[in-house]
Amino acid sequence: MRASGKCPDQRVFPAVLKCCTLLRDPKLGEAVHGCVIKVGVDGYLYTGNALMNMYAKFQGMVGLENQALELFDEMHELERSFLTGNESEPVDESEKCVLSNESNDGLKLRSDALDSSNQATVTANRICLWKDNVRKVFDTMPIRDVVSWNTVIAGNAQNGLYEEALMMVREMVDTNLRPDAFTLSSILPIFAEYVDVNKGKEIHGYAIRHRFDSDMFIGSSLIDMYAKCSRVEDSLQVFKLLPRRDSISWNSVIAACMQNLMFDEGLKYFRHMINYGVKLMPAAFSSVLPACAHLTTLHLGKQLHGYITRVGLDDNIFIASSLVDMYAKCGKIEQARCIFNRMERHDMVSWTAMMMGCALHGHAHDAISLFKHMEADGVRPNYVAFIAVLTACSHAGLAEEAREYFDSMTRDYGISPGLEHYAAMADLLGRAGKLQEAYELIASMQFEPPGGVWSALLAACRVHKNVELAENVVEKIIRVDPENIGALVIMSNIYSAAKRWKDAARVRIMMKEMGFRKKPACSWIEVRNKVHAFIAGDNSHPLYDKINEALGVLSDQMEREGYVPDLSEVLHDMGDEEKRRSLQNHSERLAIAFGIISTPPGTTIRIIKNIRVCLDCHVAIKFISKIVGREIIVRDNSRFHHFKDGKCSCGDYW
DNA sequence: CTAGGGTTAG
Repeated sequence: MRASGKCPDQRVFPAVLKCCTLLRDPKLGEAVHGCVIKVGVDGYLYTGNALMNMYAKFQGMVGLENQALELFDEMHELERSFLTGNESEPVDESEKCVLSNESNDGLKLRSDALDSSNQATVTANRICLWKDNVRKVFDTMPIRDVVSWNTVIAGNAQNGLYEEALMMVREMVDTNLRPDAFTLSSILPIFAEYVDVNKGKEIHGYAIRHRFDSDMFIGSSLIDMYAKCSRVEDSLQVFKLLPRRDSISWNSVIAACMQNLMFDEGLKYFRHMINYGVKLMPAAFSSVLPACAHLTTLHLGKQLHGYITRVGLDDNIFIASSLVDMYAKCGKIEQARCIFNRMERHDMVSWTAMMMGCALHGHAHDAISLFKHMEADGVRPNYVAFIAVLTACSHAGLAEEAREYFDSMTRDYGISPGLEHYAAMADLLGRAGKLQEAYELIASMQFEPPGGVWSALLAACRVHKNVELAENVVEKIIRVDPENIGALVIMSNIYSAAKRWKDAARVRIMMKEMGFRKKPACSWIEVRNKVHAFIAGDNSHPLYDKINEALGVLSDQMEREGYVPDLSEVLHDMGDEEKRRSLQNHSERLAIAFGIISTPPGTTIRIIKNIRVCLDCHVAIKFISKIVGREIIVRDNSRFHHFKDGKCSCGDYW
């Protein structure tokens, strides 16, 4: 059009600007903005709205800065003036003439104009925030309508400027414009983020009063908002009342369940969604796969993976990251690695998921190597990435490397360590026996250390049998977290192990007074696509008698091989025989015995336990793996232990 | 011309 000499009018630009937005091409977009100004149609409502939307969407796009600096000097004065906005360049008729000149050089002129404004533009991107661009457009608009306000409000909300967004809603009301469905669905995510269910409900009420509550967009936002405020019941209710549902409404309700650990419920909605014939969007899998990862239901994860491959969603970075995580959590680290290697692009989350996987399997050097590759790739590690690499170091006892990463986090990336980083460091130093150093690190924290950080050190005190430090640590834990009975359980174990019976008894009395109820630890094993769960002393399993018999036989053989049960930490006062029996009834042993009797010889046995495998069981499983000649893989909350031929992959360092 | 959901976390 430009080449033919036809001067575009205001009706052209909204569509063109939308194209630039959808193409995610800031250079082109700002070139068109230049054109808008030159042609003199920047005062039109729709054009201004489209421009603001474009700049809001371009926020966060980076990568052209260096090029921009190089080109800055070559920039034409004309473009510089209107893009930096210090003075408004009058658009005179001769300029318009040149730009719309009907000549053979038309195309060249056009591309020249684009090129020079590109250079200016990219630089402008660097020197002004998107906010300034939007603001400039917004402030100079002669007329603003609801769409103008909604655009700026959504732009602020999506770019994390929450207070700014909310302020603009109030300003909007002051100019006698009513917030509509667009406004509400833009600001609801803010209250989800703030976990402010009261404000969220206020919006819900407003939506009902104005008959917006059957709007699918508002519905999804409400479902999400309630879910993030731990009010799943309300999420389900909103979903139920929606007259129409699209794939996003379904995905929101599935995610709502998963975020609140209602995995079975979430899977139920997932199946319903498929039955209703809703088109499966990539996001659907991003909620369901993590559920498989949590439940470690490998068979379901594999089915989903097969489905994903068939519909060609393999290359979606969200899905691929979830698959990496799912396979790693289900014990298939090679498969996770394979998917990771096949991804054409890695972002910070996929690197982190892979590192966590390696950490989980004790492959610390792989995790560190991944971290280095990530940095070399120009991907900035964030808070979570550092948790991953520190956890990996902790599981392999790499104290020096961990210290280096811990320091690098603040020094090189300006991320201040949070409680997870301190917990990982405390765990690591503690396992390495550097209890004093761990204590000092925690004591040096910028904020009051929560109980969880001290607990890492307490576990180390137990392994290294340091009663005095443990007492000190428990005191700190109880001060910040008086309900933490777990700490008392460990303390009582530590006293028992040191044969300080009186102290052990004293702690147990305290526990009783606090209304101590032992939360049972649970172990799961998947046999022929069915998950079997065991808790300590539970005899409700149909094969309990056989399991018990098998354990008895194993026990004899183990003792012949030199296994001595470690009775020192058994909680209750009872005779040795009773103590033995109580150890034998630990959930992981029941699960392993069930695995042995219900799978063919030689099959690997995989167990998931919801808390740390106990000291005695760790030793016992080594014996069992040798006696039955099987590989036994036990995953506790934080890591995998591979037992084979009487040895464990993590040695005695666990 | 404007709006909603999703991946990693001891």
